[in-house]
Amino acid sequence: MLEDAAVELFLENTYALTTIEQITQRAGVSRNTFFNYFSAKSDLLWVELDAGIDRLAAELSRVPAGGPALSAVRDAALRVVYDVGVDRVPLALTQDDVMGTREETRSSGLARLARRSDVIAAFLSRQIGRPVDDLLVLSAANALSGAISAAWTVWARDGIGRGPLFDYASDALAIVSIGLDAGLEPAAAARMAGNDIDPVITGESSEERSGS
Amino acid sequence: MLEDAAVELFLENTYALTTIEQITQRAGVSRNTFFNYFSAKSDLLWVELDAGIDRLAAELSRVPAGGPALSAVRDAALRVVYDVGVDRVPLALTQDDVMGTREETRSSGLARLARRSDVIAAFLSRQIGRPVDDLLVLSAANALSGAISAAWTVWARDGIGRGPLFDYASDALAIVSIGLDAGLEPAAAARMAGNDIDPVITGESSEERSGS
DNA sequence: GGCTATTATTGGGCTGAGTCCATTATCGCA
DNA sequence: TGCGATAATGGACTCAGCCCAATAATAGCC
Repeated sequence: MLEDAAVELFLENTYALTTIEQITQRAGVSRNTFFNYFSAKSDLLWVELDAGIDRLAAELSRVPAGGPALSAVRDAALRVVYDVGVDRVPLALTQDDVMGTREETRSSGLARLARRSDVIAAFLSRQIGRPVDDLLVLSAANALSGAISAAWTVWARDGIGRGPLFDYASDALAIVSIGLDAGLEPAAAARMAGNDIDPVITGESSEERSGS
Repeated sequence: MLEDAAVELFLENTYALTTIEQITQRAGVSRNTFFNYFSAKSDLLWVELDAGIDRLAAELSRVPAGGPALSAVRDAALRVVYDVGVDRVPLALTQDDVMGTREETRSSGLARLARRSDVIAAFLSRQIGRPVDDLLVLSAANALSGAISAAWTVWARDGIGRGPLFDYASDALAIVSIGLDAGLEPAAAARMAGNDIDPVITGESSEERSGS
């Protein structure tokens, strides 16, 4: 309905030159109704990605507590991206190089990186028994979400004839995962063991700081 | 001038409830003049951080080409954050928990993460001789920039009596750096050697894809 | 089917960030 | 002092987003 109207108009006029009034008129509803379905105009650009992030959250919520955190994130993220691009390429990717639109596409895309990072951070927090705003949790979550964003970026750049997003995401996650294992698995193991031994690098100084 | 007026007004009224008209009136200039100095209202929140990113870019531009990329990024970033908080805590951090402001603080903060990531990606690209939108370059840049953002987040959360940002950033960068060494240093070594041997994990599949 | 309560949509108005352009003021230089 | 360049200003405008009262549609019950 609204999304279909938006697809047509963005392709005809670009995102920037399409008003919410035009979209709702084509969809046959009132302009005010738009905001019953979307928080902002830019939400239209990321419908599939938002659904993907929701699905990632759902997948991660089904992971048993205390298991290997990193591989669970990786596996869930890859399951989610496996289906992307099959039905419809996210609208944002069709607008990235269109004049006047890049800034808002990027800005709203970043909001998705942040959202995905929140989902991952919440999961890591649960798995390794640390607060959600712990430095290890946040650094790892940002790195993983940033890797997925990098995969999207390169996938979009490769254009028609590119391979599946899955391959890009798999590679990107591999790049950041090697070292994160060193931080996260000892933390998870400490959780499983039920004691408070800190992992090698980071836990020590942040624990000392927070303790005083 | 404008910044001082903004500092006062944000603390009096919160960011969200302060208009650009109020800021420019207090500063004794026209509202339109505001946009000669700032692209957007939210730029006021990040003056110090933006200066820091500019300084990071300048520091990285002075690194000789072809050296160890990752430690250069780490060293430069840590030099930059060393001075943060000494003069004035970024305004954004005083507004983070203020009602109605969190969303925009976060959103404009993300734009800074992206900018920092761009600076790092450009540097890594130069050091290892890969395109700026290469998957390894982007993943690493996002991870490093995400770590610095995580450090900011946790530093802000720790509130008064916290340690220097330097320590947080140092820890965060350490978390993500371990594995990135595995990807970046072989790529830099390949550059130095003047051949096109791919690094172990990622280069192979992305080179094959791009080549065809 | 009729009635009532609830929910959804609409219309109208508004704010304020951001844009644009012509006019005015200021600055720098000879 | 005069001229050209630059900066600031005033005025108008767009449009996303917000708010609220009025209207329309829907759901449930008898």
